[in-house]
Amino acid sequence: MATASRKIRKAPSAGDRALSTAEERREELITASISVFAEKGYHAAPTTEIARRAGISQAYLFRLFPTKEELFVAAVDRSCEVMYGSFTEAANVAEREGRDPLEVMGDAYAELVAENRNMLLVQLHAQAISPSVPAVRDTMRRCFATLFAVASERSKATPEELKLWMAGGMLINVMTAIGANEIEEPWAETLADFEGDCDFTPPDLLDNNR
Amino acid sequence: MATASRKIRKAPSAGDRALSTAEERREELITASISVFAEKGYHAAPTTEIARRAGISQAYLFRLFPTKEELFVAAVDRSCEVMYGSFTEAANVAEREGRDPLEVMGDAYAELVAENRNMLLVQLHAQAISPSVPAVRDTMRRCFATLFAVASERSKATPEELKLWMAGGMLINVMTAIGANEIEEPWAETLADFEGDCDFTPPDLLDNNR
DNA sequence: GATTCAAGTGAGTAATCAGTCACACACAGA
DNA sequence: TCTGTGTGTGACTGATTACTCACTTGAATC
Repeated sequence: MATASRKIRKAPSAGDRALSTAEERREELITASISVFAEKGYHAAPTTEIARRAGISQAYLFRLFPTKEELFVAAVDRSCEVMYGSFTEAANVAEREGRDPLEVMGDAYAELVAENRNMLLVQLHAQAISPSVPAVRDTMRRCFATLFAVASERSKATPEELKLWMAGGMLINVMTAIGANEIEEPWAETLADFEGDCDFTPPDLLDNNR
Repeated sequence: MATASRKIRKAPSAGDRALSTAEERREELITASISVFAEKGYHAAPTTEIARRAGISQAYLFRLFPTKEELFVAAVDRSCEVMYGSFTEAANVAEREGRDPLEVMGDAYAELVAENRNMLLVQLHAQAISPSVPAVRDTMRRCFATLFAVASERSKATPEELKLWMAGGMLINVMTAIGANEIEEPWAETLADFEGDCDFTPPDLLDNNR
């Protein structure tokens, strides 16, 4: 059994190594946990399944992350980092091409959500349990602070515009969660239409106000 | 063993205690479940505690609601009805006083969330588990359809305005969940400021566009 | 080869959960 | 007073959970 699942992995940085480092395993665990947490939420996600998807034993999971809560916080942090990376990259593109940063960032977010729903779902679960799990709440606050900071600095938008932009992102989250894009009804088509002008700043407002 | 446990239950509280109807008990269960679901979320909310808060046994809970899922759906439905009631009342006020319906409805929502956080938290949990619990997802879709319909009919706003308005509501939800109003930082003060202009329609847009 | 330490696991455990079942009780109508 | 029906419960159960512990394996260093 042990021989069947033996993996020979080459670690490029630390030379040849049959065993992984604890840090590598932690990374794999975070990746695996994001998919399980996204699917089932915090409380319903079994640590056994997370360990199984990461290819390690449950016992070792608890050596790497002493509690399930710490693993969840790490997963939320990771999803935040992914968004942050997506935004900064979009801001770079906007700067290079002379486009509106907020609009490009909004497009990038819509794209991220569309092709990587797990990030969004982890965020949604984290929001929901924030009032009852202080560590998660604090992580979410840091996440919003960071995201707001990068959006603000790179776009030079007014607070009001940033607020509208952020609100649009929240709407994208919810509509994606309930699969509004699959529904052919006016309300769904209106609320789930975030292609193009998903920065939630109407063109006329942009023209008149800036 | 059953014979030995005969208990004489003689009107334990002040006044004669009559039996309730099943329908009354169901109402009490929904009310109790909303507080527990709001606090702990769907999966972490024990049916024993819901029954205890409703003042009945767990066994009877399962006679009234055959599964926990059905009870949760009923709770989500109830929270939707409360919002619906709040919106229609606000629309009546707006009509009577000649004010902008969307703005009054937005104020009503902010007020509802502030003084009854459980409704909001149930909605948040329902959103998060929507992808994995079809019955909840369908309920949420119906909820948004209903809310969108009343907002649309009573306000005569354009789809774009309705979308902005709804997005603002989603932002209120998230900021309330993470307690952004307790934070004295620019991002939190900007995003959690939903007093007054929480309809998310900037005045200049209103003047120019309608 | 011996030593050492990190990586890794099988086999638990105590607690908790949704759901069940046999049974008791209250009340209205005959 | 009896009886049928709906209200209500104590005492389970089988499954699942987060977390633990004694133990093994891999490989770098001397």
